[in-house]
Amino acid sequence: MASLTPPNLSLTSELRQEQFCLTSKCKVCFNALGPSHLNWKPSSLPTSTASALHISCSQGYEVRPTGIPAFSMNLSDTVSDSDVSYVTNMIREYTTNGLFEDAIVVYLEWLNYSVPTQLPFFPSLIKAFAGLLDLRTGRQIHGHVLKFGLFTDVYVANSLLALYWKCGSFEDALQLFENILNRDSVSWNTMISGFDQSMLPLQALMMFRRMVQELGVIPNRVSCLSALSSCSSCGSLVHGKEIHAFVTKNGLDLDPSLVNELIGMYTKCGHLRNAEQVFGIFLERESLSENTVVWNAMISGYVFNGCFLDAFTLFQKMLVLGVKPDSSTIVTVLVLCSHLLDIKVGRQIHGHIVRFGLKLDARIETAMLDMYCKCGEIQDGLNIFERSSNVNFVMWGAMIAGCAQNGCSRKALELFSKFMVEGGLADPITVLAVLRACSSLTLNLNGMETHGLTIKMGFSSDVFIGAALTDMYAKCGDIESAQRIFRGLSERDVISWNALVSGYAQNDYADEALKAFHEMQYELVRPNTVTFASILSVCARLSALILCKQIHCYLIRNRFEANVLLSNSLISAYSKCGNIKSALILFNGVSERNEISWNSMISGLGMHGLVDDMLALFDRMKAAEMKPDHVTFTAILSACGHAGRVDEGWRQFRSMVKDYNIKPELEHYTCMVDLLGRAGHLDQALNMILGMPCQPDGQIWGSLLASCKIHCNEEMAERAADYLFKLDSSRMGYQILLSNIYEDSGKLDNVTMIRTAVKDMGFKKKPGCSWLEVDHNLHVFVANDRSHYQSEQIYATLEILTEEIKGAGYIPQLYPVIIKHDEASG
DNA sequence: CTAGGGTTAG
Repeated sequence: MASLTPPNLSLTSELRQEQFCLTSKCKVCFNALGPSHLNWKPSSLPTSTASALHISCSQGYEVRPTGIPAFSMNLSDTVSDSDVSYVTNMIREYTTNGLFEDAIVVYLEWLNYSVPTQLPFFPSLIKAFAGLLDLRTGRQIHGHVLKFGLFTDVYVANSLLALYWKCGSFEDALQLFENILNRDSVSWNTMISGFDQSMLPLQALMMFRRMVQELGVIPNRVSCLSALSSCSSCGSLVHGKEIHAFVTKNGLDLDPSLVNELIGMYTKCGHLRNAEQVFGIFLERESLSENTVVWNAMISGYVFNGCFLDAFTLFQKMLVLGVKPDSSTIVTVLVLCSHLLDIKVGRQIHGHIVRFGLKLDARIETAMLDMYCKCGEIQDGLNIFERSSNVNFVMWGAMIAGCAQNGCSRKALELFSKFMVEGGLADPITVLAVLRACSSLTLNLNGMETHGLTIKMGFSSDVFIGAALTDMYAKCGDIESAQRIFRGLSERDVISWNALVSGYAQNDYADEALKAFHEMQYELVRPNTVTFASILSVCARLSALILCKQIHCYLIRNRFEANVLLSNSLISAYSKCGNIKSALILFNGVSERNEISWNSMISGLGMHGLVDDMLALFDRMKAAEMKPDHVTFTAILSACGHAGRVDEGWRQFRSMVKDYNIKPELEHYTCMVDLLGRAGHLDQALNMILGMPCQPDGQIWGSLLASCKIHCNEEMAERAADYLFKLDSSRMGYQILLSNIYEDSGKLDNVTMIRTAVKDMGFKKKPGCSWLEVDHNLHVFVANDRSHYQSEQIYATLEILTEEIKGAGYIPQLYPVIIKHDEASG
């Protein structure tokens, strides 16, 4: 073990509720208590002995819980046995009720009064010090122990041991332990469970081994419980089996707690069969077989291993046998329903909670709320949340995440802001959901605010948060911030790499995406389905057919080909790389197809101008009882437009509304305007824009303008341009387009005017550029560019080709070339 | 007197 940072050990249960601990991977831990809690006022009663020993404190509590008497020292000159027992009782009373400071005050008063000889209250007193969770103060009472010669008392020594574990110093505990000469089972068990609970399972197991080997004390049930728990933590089946054997040999296997811990150990090590065996033996003992907790352990063991049906079957068996479910069972089964997305059973459980005689608590409500949200029933989730009287920060988090997962990102952000206004403290899991909401809404500002929050709360460098921040910035288009966050991460897993890679891919940083893809593999992080989907989208964008094929091969070798997400990505990538044949082979060969598969294939065929094949596939889609959606129709209308299939386009457009009840959106109108315009029906196109229920954007006017150019309709072009430039006059491409239209009709004054205006605005057109890859070498071509080393041959070949095309009947349109000199100089 | 996990929530 390289570095052993002792975590903040168990806080009292009251504090624990306010403390945020993430899953094992997240190391974030912080105490959300205000500063007032341990704020000792200056002591009103420093005593000679006490001040000599540097201990002082005051009573921080004005109001004492009812039933606990106030302490008053009223002792005679000589200490009597009854005085000792009074003080002892008071210290114990205060300590067990969490009034640690009061207990210590009693001790300080006692010190003021008597030099101790016989101190039966020390174990309780040390417990009070342990309750303060402060190592420095804890060491002081250790000093008292040494000074008064009490260390030989094993009870006292064990109490100190527990104190050091509680204060988070396993070094002190270990040193102390080695100094105890008369170690008993409690000493050993305190060490084993200390290591175990501090997430140092190997040390715990080493302690257990030492305990077995050193003569004198035999491990008991407590030792085995802690040791088995450590086996679960580190997934050590070998040690677990050893301890199992030890348990059996020593006749401890009748102990229900141990049975439970054994089931837990085997299931967490992934050995369900051993767990089932232990459970089976347990079932045979009639005296135990109705122990609900053991049933719970086995059911949640199945859930832990993803064996949801087994878990459900066992739950049913439990009910049949009349074993009464408790609230833990219910929570587990609700989690099970959310995994199975089985809303029906979930609702039944909801209904049966009262019948089982159970009270709704925060855990049940949270699990139920989550179940409803995961099954898409967000309103039911909200109802639980709004009616609950047990709302805590976990439930808030569940509700916020539930909204974010169901596409109600705005509602998620609203809830979070309400949570914060009401004084809630942001914890990492909730913030994760909030960041996802920001990223899906591309709300950069809210995202930055949330980023600030993570810094303030001290979990900005957490792995999960880091990945979510990277993703959020990337989705909002701020790729520099995404990079900065990513490079600052101390640990990069596949999730954070995916955030970066997909961020590059979505923002058209194709080269960076590929670079990152290679870099992550160099760092031995294995790409997963999400990575490949991103990279395939990059392949499509770059038309990188070879890379596409390489990835396809990799996916086949690694048995990823059955994944729908990836087969869809491949179909789309092959289509966009121009290899429609491979796309079709893939599409026809896959075992699973969803709407996206059909849409990808349909739009692929459309892009390739294969309209009849596309329509045939569309019929197949309908025959397969797949529901066409707005994406399907966008692909179809766009293909009809490019192929000049006006009637077919109209037919599909009407059918979309009539047969499929899909409201046409801007994208569909744009396709129709394009289709009508290209075919020369400019009036119809204009009427379509003016008549549509949504706001026209620049693109749709631009499409009409382009059609006006094709059909030399200057008048309509002016109308379209008028609308277009009212929306956005800075679209230089469209300005040039309009000037070209004037050029065609010979209005050279207008041409000059536009060109000057464009120049005055300081715009420059980027020259068009194309490239191709031959044997891993990239060849780039710009208009009029002769820099390529083979350009002589290339242009010679071009000339030959042009002649051949002309021979086949092609008549080149020459007039738009006039602007060339302008561009070339720019 | 001291150690002391049976299972369970986002």
